[in-house]
Amino acid sequence: MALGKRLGRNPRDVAAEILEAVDLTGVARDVEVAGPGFLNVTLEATFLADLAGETWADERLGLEPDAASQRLVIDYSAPNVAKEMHVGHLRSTVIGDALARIHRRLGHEVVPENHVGDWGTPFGMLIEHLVDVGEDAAVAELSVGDLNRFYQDARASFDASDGFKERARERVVRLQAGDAETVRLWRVLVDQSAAYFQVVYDRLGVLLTPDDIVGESFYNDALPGVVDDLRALGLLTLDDGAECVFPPGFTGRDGSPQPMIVRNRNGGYGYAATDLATIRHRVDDTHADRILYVVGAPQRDHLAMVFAVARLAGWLPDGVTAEHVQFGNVLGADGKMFKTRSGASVRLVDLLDEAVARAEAAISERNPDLVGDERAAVARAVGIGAVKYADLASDRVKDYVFDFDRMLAFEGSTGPYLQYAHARIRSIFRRGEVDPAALDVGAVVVGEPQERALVLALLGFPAAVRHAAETSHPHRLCGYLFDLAQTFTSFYEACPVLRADDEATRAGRLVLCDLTARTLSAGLDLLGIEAPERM
RNA sequence: GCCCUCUUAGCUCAGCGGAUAGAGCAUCGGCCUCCGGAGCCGUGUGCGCAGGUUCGAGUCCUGCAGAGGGCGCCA
Repeated sequence: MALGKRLGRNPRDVAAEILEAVDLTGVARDVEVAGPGFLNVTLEATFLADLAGETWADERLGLEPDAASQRLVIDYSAPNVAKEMHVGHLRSTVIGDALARIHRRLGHEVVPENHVGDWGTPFGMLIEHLVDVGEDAAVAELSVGDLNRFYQDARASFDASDGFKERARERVVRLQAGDAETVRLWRVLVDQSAAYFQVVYDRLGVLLTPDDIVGESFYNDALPGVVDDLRALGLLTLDDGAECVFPPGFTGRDGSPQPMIVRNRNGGYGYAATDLATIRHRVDDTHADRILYVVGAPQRDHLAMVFAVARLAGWLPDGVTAEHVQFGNVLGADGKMFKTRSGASVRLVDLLDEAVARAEAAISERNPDLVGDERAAVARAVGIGAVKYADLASDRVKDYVFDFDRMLAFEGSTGPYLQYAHARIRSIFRRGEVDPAALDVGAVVVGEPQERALVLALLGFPAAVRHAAETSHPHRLCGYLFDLAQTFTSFYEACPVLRADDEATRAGRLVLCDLTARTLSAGLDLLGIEAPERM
């Protein structure tokens, strides 16, 4: 029909001509023109069976790397030094991790960058607080992850004492001047925080490592150059004492041009300057072909302006794309921003602990045979998987409601449902004492409608992954996996496997079972979710 | 005031310009001595409102309403 439009002809006539011209012997049993110009193709059972066999024999499950390998910088997670990781960091971390895995799988070189907040005026206050409580005590506090308390105590001192306030101000100046002792103390905060972040990342099962941290401070030395070069390009305007760029097309209050302040009237550099320096670094030094910013929706205007200015300045050439992979808020049951009852932000580790505890309770009840370390490991996989899947499964642009009961349900589009579907298939092989490796490529037979439906679903894996990658929408992959699991369940209901009527049928169905399990496992892995063998 | 995002079934959500808009949960009704019932099959209800573009609009455009967010020296 798209072709008909391009040719300016009746879609049905075009379809009929195509039907005449193609020879689908061995591929399709039947092709017919339908509706406004669809071609309904009924594939030959043997053709489908062969494809299923080939896919089963393929390590990559039919998913070929993209023709042209790109270098992608993915900017995600970005917690703040000496501040607790909370639900606000969940989405960026989980979505960024999934995108990193997906693009790697497609053969691209992924450079994860964790743009942690390790610079700015709060560090005067934080360092003075560090001095007050003593280095050892501070390290002890930070290393156990009590970042909230550290930050809040510092804040309290700052608010309560003018003397402290003054010390904090002076400390910022010394930090910016590169005073050795101050920088050393700052480094203590950064290192302790990084160690804590890693504990959270490991628990969450994301691939980020300390090596991926490229904090704001990394760009300090590049900031004067950003301003100088903008000035040399004639893009800089002095406005009310601040050095600004006014990119065309951006308006603020009252429809007046919207400034992007790169340097404030006190000579300090804003985060816009840092973001521009970051782009230059990613293009000039990292040689990125594509840059993804996995950052919340509120930053939309800011990032659009940064990209626009970077284009104006020529720092973001035509061949390089910068995309804002925006996402909505995590909401509580009341439909408002997810907070604790007292109104504080929820610590990410607390959230994960509760998910794992709930998962363990559910597993203990349902499968009492699972005990000890294995039960703990499965509970971790299920609890964390539930949280991650819930975050990835709906369109990231929208807000979603955080609900333990729903995300940990074994019914519906949830992590546990998919993990269970996988474990259940694996159990077929244990029960039947069948080694999947010993199966035969040519065994698949497509007879029953449920077998046909399952094979068609299995063959859709590569397209689902590609689609998720192209649009930076992991929820497309979630939807695919859920559909696959449901299709499998219908198949399994209608088609006996271990008790199949004859050996040939049994062998063919076992191949489909194994292929399904591997596809589910691979798909979950691309989402950063484990697929336990039993649960 | 300007700008952005969102609004699909009772609830939570899919839906990529194409056919009669789909899932899950909940409801109701069936099935199966079932290889893990955490199942299968069926059942009813819906695109916020009004225009426009198109052979064709939940999808694109405009306006309106509601919700959330952003808009000069924090990041």
